[in-house]
Amino acid sequence: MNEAVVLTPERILEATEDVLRRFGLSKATVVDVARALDVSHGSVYRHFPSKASLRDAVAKRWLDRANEPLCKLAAGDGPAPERLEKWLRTAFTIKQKKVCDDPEMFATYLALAQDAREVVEAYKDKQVDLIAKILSDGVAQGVFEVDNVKATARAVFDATVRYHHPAHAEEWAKPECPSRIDALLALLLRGLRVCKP
Amino acid sequence: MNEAVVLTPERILEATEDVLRRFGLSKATVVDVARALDVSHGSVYRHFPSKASLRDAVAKRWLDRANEPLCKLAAGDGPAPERLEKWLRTAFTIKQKKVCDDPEMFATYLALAQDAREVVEAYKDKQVDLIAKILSDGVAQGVFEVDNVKATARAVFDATVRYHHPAHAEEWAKPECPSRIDALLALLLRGLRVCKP
DNA sequence: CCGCTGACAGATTTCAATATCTGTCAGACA
DNA sequence: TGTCTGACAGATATTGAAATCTGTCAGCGG
Repeated sequence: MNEAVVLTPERILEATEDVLRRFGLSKATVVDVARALDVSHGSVYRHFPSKASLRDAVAKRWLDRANEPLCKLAAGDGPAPERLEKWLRTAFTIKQKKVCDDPEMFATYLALAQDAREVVEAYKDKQVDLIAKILSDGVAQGVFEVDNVKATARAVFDATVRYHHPAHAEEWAKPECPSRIDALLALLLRGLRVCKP
Repeated sequence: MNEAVVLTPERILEATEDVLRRFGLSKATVVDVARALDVSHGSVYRHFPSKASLRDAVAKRWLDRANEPLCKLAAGDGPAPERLEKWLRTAFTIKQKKVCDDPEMFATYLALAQDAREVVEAYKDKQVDLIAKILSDGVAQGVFEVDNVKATARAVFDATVRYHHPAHAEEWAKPECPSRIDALLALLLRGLRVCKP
């Protein structure tokens, strides 16, 4: 059948991601997306109510993909302290890799983050939930002592903004960065552990 | 004598701060500063080699003034944990107050921070030194257990970026902010304390 | 019918001409 | 002599007209 030529939201997202990657957020237009799909731009508006919603949908896909390894880690079952450290380091590494490999999409993400868009808020909340999962595992294992898991998970997230918020991305390449991350993680893990070693 | 009409660096800084406050960083020009002082702009260049250096000097003055209460706090001699908490809360409050009271100067500071200007780096280093002072007091008092004071001070600073880096200023007004600060500070202080209470 | 097109109004962006600014310096002035 | 001025060149910013874009919708074609 004509499956190949049906205009689906999925195909539009694919094309939009390409266009964003190629032209960057500031240059990409809905007309470009339509041209890439060889349809009129009116057709795109049949599937997405606005350019902003299209942009958000692409960002969501992108963020969900980036988040997958972190979900797996959080769902794991090793000792919580090691898992939390691994989780945070992985989060930092993913972000840093994105900055290098996919700068245009990262710039898009930065712009979204600065607009405090809903999609980014949802993503952050998801991250905090993953941290909370590991924390409560740690409490169950008797290695963490946390009175309010949700609030503490948020605190861990906040304490590490410097290494996952795109506004600080330029600093991630600095040579003193790794040892600063080490010190920060050590401090946080000490703050979580039960109090008689 | 003609003291009142002598063109000093101090008078230029004063005028520049006024101009920056009135027009904002993006609109303020050296010509404006000269006009405010009723001299030619060439005269300004006699005292400051470039517009950037003038801007930096104003920012330094501004930052130093803002920093003064924090220096006093760090130099105090109460129990370190309370003092550190107070210090951090004061740092947050000062920044927040500046955002409201002096938005144009704050925007200038934001621009400087994003350029990673030397003057801002120096200011941050000074802040870290103040934290380090309190930490080593805490170690001396037997209430903190810290193996590398300098690195840990940096970690405390990094962990609190969200509440002192101007890039996050829009979030400081949110209603959930105070409780998130509470959770963060509690976590950090737990991470510093000695381990058998 | 149903999905798509393409013309349209109003908003936004581009672009090039114009104006202003930065930083320098020879010379005025005291 | 030392400070300040004002004209200048090159860089940067502003402006407004023209081009493009966003979002809508009446109507075409399958």
